[in-house]
Amino acid sequence: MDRNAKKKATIYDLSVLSGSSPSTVSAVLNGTWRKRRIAEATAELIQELAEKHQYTANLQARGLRRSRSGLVGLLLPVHDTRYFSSMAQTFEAHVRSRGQCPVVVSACRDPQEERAVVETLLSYSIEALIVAGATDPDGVHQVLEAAGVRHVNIDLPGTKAASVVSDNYTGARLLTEAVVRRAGSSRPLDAGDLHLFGGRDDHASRERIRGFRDARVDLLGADPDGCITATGYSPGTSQRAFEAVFARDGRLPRALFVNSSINLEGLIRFMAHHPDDAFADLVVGCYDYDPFGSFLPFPVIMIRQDVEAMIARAFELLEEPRPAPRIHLIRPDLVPPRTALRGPLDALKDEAPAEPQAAPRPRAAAPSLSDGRTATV
Amino acid sequence: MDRNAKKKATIYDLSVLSGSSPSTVSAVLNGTWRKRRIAEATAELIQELAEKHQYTANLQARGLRRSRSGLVGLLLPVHDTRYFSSMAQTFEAHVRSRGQCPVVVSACRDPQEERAVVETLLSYSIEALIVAGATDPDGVHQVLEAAGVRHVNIDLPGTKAASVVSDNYTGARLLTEAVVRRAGSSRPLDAGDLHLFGGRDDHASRERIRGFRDARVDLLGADPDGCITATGYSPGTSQRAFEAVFARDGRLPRALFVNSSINLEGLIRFMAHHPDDAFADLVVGCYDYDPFGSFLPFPVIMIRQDVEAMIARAFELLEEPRPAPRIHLIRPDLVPPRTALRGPLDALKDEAPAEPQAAPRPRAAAPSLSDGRTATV
DNA sequence: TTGAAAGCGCTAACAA
DNA sequence: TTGTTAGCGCTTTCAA
Repeated sequence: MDRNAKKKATIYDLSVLSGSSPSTVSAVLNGTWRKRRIAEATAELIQELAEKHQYTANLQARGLRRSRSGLVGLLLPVHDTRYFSSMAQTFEAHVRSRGQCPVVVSACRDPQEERAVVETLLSYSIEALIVAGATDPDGVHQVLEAAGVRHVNIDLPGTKAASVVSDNYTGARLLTEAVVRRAGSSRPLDAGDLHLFGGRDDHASRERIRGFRDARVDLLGADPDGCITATGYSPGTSQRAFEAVFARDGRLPRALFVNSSINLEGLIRFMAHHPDDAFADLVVGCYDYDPFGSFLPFPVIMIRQDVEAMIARAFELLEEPRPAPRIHLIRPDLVPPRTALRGPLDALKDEAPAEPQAAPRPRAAAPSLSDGRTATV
Repeated sequence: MDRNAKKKATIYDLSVLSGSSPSTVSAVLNGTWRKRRIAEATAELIQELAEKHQYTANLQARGLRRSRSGLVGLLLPVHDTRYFSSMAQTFEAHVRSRGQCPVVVSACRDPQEERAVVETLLSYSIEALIVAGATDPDGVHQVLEAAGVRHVNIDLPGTKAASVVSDNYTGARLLTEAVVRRAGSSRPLDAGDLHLFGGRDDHASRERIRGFRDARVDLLGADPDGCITATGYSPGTSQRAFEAVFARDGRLPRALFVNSSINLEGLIRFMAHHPDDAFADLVVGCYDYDPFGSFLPFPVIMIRQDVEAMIARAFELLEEPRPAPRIHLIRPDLVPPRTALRGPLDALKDEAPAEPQAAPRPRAAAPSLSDGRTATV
């Protein structure tokens, strides 16, 4: 901690050094000095001094005084999914480009945790919050509203705040149609051959199920019961659901609608315990895109939610003074099997050589591992 | 923002309401009241009032006063990778369990951005920081050291602060051996059949290359030049590297050591443009684990870095008063093809039914989409 | 063009 | 057992 922390320089230090008052220093250092008509020379002097002494403003103090912090938050259900991690990646770029500081936190799909996390963020005077995939968006809304903090829901809508949501119904229809077409191309598909796995009682799942059923009726002429299994968003329960159906029928349904990439993880856990022929003529549709998931050894058709567009729209809504609590649908894309899409990482400049080149032979063994500073666990 | 924000209650409000002084209220509300020997009755009264008026402490003010904030940071290169997103997930759980507030930010592998981000975090008086995969850990160290903030490197080591690093040399040896064994089982493998792709001039890549070479010499008796291609951590450049080799040789090398899951994304981008027979007898080793990557249509052997152990060790080091700037190696695990490992998401309780069950038929179309509150893009 | 002074909400001596 | 007081570092009138 502060064993040897040279205390950070403050405006008072600079005030003494420069011979100006703290308020002048403050103005110079926070950019308001032009409109305060401070002499160019004074400003320059102070800026030099600041540079020299490595001054950086104490943002807590500033936040306290201004009662806003420059922080913009993103509340996620979980980090460890390509869908949500790409959301975090995209979100950060947006916030940075606006000169603010992104804060990403997750709340594990627990309504209580959601509210607690938001309270914490409020205590730090965040200025705006994007609430992604919240289990209880309206509960979260209530505490944000009381604090007067702008916010918008994304992924899962609430009824009290503006929401940006993927067009789950249409996406599910598209996906179902694609799966049916693909699975039916080899051998006619029966309505009972098509199962939906995953999701739970949230808006996205309901809409997807609705799209799934409508498409099934349209294409296969029936909508039998017992072909929809809610598993929640957990790889473990999803796996067990697949195991259960497999145990019952001796095989997996030929055509699968998997509600999210997390549920798709359940399917590969199932795969790990079964020989390849269990997947011989399997066709899978997965709501959510994962680049590696798209290249599994059986056809996986995916729906890519347009995260970039969703985040962009969310920020537009944050601008609006009083956005109506309605749902803004963003059209997702159907992704054929074996498709590698570009993601937010592609926007980053990598310092790798423009043309990949052969690596130079290292002069010797890496020093850091040969000088005895290492230990093993 | 504060269009209708009822200002948050402060200790002064409660002080008036309760008839106690602000300092008493403060003590009661931050838990130090027992040792300040405040009367049970007083405390209860104040707590009731706080509850009633929905008091929550202003953490910026507290942080300013105490010059520490309760914030613990994780600095990532990028979010959008299963490796780093699982790190974020694991990190958050740890910090939460310690009653502090996790803040995850990324800096795009840009040394300047890294320092800038850290400065920002410092301005918010973060109490500790885990610096993951930093391009310039020592630069970051310098600014943290000056501020007296505890920190440890993870994934990529620095020379000035303690570092927790996967045992890349051993991992790479293991991986190379496994790949050679597997690829050689069908048909004898030539040293030139084994290429390494990905990585750049950082500690991890150097160590992995070292392990790769040593293993190759041991097993195949030679270490030819031109079989190592640095591509940086970018799917795009990786893809181009594969294309280049393919164009040159008319095929991919039979055995591939891929330096990270990001580079593996480059391989699947390549796949997308080539027919299956380009991968007919391909064997891939990938340093990094991705659940879906493990189930690609050719054997992918992976190295799973033990993120849980790395994070745990990092927190232990943060506890130590003055940890030596040495490297702590954590042994990674070899993951055979088609393996689905449990991850941090499995630790979460999901509210899904314990036994997956058939979803109830929805009473009607989801209301939120049929009441005209929607729009499409 | 600049400075003095008050205060954001909280904590921590020190008094009482 | 409780209250008084002096800031933490910054912004922002208001006055000069």
